[in-house]
Amino acid sequence: MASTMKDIARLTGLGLATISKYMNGGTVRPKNKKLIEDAVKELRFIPNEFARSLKTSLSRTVGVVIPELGNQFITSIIITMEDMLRKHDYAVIVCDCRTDSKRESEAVSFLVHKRVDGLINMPTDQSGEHLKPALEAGIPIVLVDRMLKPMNGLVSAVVVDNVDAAEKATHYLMEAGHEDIGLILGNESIFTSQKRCEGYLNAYTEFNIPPRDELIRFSDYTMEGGYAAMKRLLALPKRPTAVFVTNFEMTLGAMIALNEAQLKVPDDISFIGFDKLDLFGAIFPNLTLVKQPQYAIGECVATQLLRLLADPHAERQHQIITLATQLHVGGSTRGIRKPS
Amino acid sequence: MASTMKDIARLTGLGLATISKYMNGGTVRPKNKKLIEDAVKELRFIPNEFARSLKTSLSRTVGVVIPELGNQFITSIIITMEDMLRKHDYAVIVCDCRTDSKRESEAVSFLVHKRVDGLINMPTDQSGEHLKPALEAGIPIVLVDRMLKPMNGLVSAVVVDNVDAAEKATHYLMEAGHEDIGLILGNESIFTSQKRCEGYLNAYTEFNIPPRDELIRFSDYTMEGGYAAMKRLLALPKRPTAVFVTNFEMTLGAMIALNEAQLKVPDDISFIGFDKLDLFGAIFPNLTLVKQPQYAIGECVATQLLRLLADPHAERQHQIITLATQLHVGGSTRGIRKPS
DNA sequence: TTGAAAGCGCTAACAC
DNA sequence: GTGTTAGCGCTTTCAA
Repeated sequence: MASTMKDIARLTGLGLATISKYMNGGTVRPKNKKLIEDAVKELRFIPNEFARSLKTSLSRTVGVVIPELGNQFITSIIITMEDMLRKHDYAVIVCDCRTDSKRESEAVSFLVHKRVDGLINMPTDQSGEHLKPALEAGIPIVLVDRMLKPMNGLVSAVVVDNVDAAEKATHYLMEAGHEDIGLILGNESIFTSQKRCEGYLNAYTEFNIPPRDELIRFSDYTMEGGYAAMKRLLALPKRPTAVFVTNFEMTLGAMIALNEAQLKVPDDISFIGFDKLDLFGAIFPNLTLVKQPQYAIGECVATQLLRLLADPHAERQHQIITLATQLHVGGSTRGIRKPS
Repeated sequence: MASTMKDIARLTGLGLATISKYMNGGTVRPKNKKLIEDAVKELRFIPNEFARSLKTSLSRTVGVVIPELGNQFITSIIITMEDMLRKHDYAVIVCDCRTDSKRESEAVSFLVHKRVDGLINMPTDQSGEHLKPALEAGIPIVLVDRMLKPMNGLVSAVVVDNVDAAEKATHYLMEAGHEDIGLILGNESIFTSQKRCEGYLNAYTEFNIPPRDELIRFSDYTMEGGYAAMKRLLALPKRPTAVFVTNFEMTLGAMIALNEAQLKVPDDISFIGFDKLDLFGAIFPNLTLVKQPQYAIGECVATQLLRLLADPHAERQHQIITLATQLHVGGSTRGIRKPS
């Protein structure tokens, strides 16, 4: 049977309050401190979190609901977040909802029942309906990577400036003379796909060039998807002279398709990829990439949640934080002569 | 303020015990059942898990400690496990220890303090020392993918028959006449690398051919690692006629290296990869692969833990379960004429 | 089947 | 700084 604070009290002759205070970092006479520490060791005392939680109504646990675990952008964020939160003694319960709204709702409910102190969500559902139980329970929420309009003011969010990211990349290619730029996006219903598409179109508007619909391929943020989309682009009668791919997995798939087609980058086709500079550095060195600040995102999400957790419920200040991306210029694009 | 069972008692005029019984699936007079259900809805009652846990000493939470989250084999197992465990109302706390023994120890401690009911671990530390706190606390443990000899009898484990997997693949190549088979492994200190190396060498022994040391490349189970290892193999004065790569990420990296070197599979070189048949099916169709039963592993781990959780502490029956792999024969290998 | 009551192990208000 | 004490909201005897 595990020992309790009562046992420590008995062994040290001290009162429960003193021990509790010590356990929670309060000031205790040095003599007693030593006494308690010895007793803790002897009895192998581990504070009972259940009792503590019952008393404080705090689980020191946060829930994370994501669409897919097998995606490098998502896992990189989770790793950073988990690290930071654990340092603050929060456990992280991860729920993968497989990009399924129903599962997502269930996951949120589940976490509310588990009485998590906070919730982090990269939403699948567009309406935000799934978050209602958490909202009602007064659980602070931080959205990651995707904003939910109906939730404005009710939750915090950490997103990336996707419009700008895509605009910069497209702009860069257009300045080099490209007019037929293939764009490979995620699913059409996803926030980031829409924003990246918007940025791409902005650049076309800016250059006063009409975009070609068939160059815009909605895919699914997987390697297979990127591979297939690139093949389609290459099969076009009027093939693009440059391609911009908008996540890590699809970039990989697209590069493989290019490799297979024996097209040389940048001689045969210009290419801008996405994310994970270090990996591409090793395998496809010199790739021009849009780099999302993955580490900063995870850190920012954790910081935001920690802040909300520290605030009393009534005065929570929700914020939307937009992080900038960076266009890492490598050598995978080159200028083309404009048709004269 | 959240409502409690007391509120329900007041509203329905019933006793606490009746309500508790209903909540735990006991039999209650239909009239009262309706009464309670209505009250639950009206008060938006959510049982307080803290109080329940305090009373039962059960958290309905399991901890998972893994070396890296960004690895498809690991995430695929986690996804399956999490799914099954959540169906049984267990929350899953995932701790990534970045293949670092110290972090791994800390993670186990952390989870013990959080009073998880069970622990799942893909171990980084070879000694099993890190599991001691869990063992002492009487928390059942299931090891995944890697056995720890010193833990024999104290924990359950679900592993794959790695020796057989590697032997089968190597054997298959040798039967086709290959004698110079490149082998790309994970880190030398890792259980699975050792076993797969053993299987490879077994095949050489069987065919009575002396293995060439320089064909065996210990790497790190990453894409970059597979890519680099393959490049090294290709740079050898006497290049292998076939290559066997022993995880998903390295297979991907190795295939890219092959693509880049413009070597055609299987005409220029025979190739056997690892895992994730569906992905390779889409991008590198027809690849011959060793397929681990990823889904079955996750399922088996969850089942084992659930079984241990159901047993009273004293009578826990630990088992080591070894799952078979499958050699999926595609068209990425071909026979070679033996030098006559 | 139902109700009354004890108590899980901790925290925090209060008195000293 | 320390001790006493009253719960937090459940589950679970036990008696009815």
